[in-house]
Amino acid sequence: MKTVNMKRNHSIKRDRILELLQTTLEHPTADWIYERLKKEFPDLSLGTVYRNLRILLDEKKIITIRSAAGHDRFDADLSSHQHVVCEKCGKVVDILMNLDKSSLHRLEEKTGFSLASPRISISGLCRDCRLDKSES
Amino acid sequence: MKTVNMKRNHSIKRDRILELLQTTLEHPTADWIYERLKKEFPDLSLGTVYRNLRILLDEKKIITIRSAAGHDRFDADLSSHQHVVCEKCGKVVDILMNLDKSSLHRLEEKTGFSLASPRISISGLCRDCRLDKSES
DNA sequence: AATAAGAATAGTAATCATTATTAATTTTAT
DNA sequence: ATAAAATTAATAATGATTACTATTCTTATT
Ligand SMILES: [Mn+2]
Ligand SMILES: [Mn+2]
Ligand SMILES: [Zn+2]
Ligand SMILES: [Zn+2]
Repeated sequence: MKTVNMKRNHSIKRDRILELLQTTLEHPTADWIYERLKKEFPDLSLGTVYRNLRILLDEKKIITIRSAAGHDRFDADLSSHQHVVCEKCGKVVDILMNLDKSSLHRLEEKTGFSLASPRISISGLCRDCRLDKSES
Repeated sequence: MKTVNMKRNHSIKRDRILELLQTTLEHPTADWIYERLKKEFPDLSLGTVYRNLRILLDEKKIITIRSAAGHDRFDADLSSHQHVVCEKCGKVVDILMNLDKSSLHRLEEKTGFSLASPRISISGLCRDCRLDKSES
């Protein structure tokens, strides 16, 4: 059968990182992944998580979402969708906006940017952070 | 006349940083501002630029735009508009999308996020970076 | 103008997320 | 079995940003 899917990747840790990203809605940080997989691989190092995330990025198997709140977040869902990002805590939630194809194309012409697979993120404030009056 | 506009801020450097941001379409980085104002204030230090940018942010006189490419960028245009951001070099260009008010509200209800003054950025690839084959 | 109190600064050190290095280990190919 | 290639843990380095501090500049008060 499909040998392409049979391709054996000799890095079981990389496999698990990708798998973890594919089976969560969390849009995790590198630390989250590290803490999670340390139970599975007690000798895991944070550098390995970062290095493999970078490899997966280069292979275009995942994407990054930057937030005003420190840590980068990662997503293995490559389907066309957008993100709401909390500018205080960095939490990311998937959303779906129907993007007008033609107006996107107009944007490309106007700006000179290629928006082939545009990453759109809307930053706001999540409920937790809104209610958190610890420091407004 | 309007005394509110007469309020004298005793930090001439802070004033110039804000002024610079208000009179450029560049969405500059801290470094850009530093290099620019060093001609005017030869003793300027980069720390002062960062500190004043943070103060202006706290005062909500400017906003930050994060990019995949290292440096943060700043914008003193607080009118409702959006940004296209190059994921390679970080260049930022203003755009205007007419956001459906009601669908934004629906997003708020669905996600629990408050999107009162949402910052929307679309990441793509600018023309320069697209043509730059130095390292694809 | 002299003086004191507060604000801002330059210069420098510290922080923190991420990336690079390296020597050792593991996997694959021969 | 052996050699080449890939991966790793541990650690050091990087780079953007922030914090600290002693000094200088502003403003208010005499
Ligand atoms: Mn997602
Ligand atoms: Mn703008
Ligand atoms: Zn939040
Ligand atoms: Zn670019």
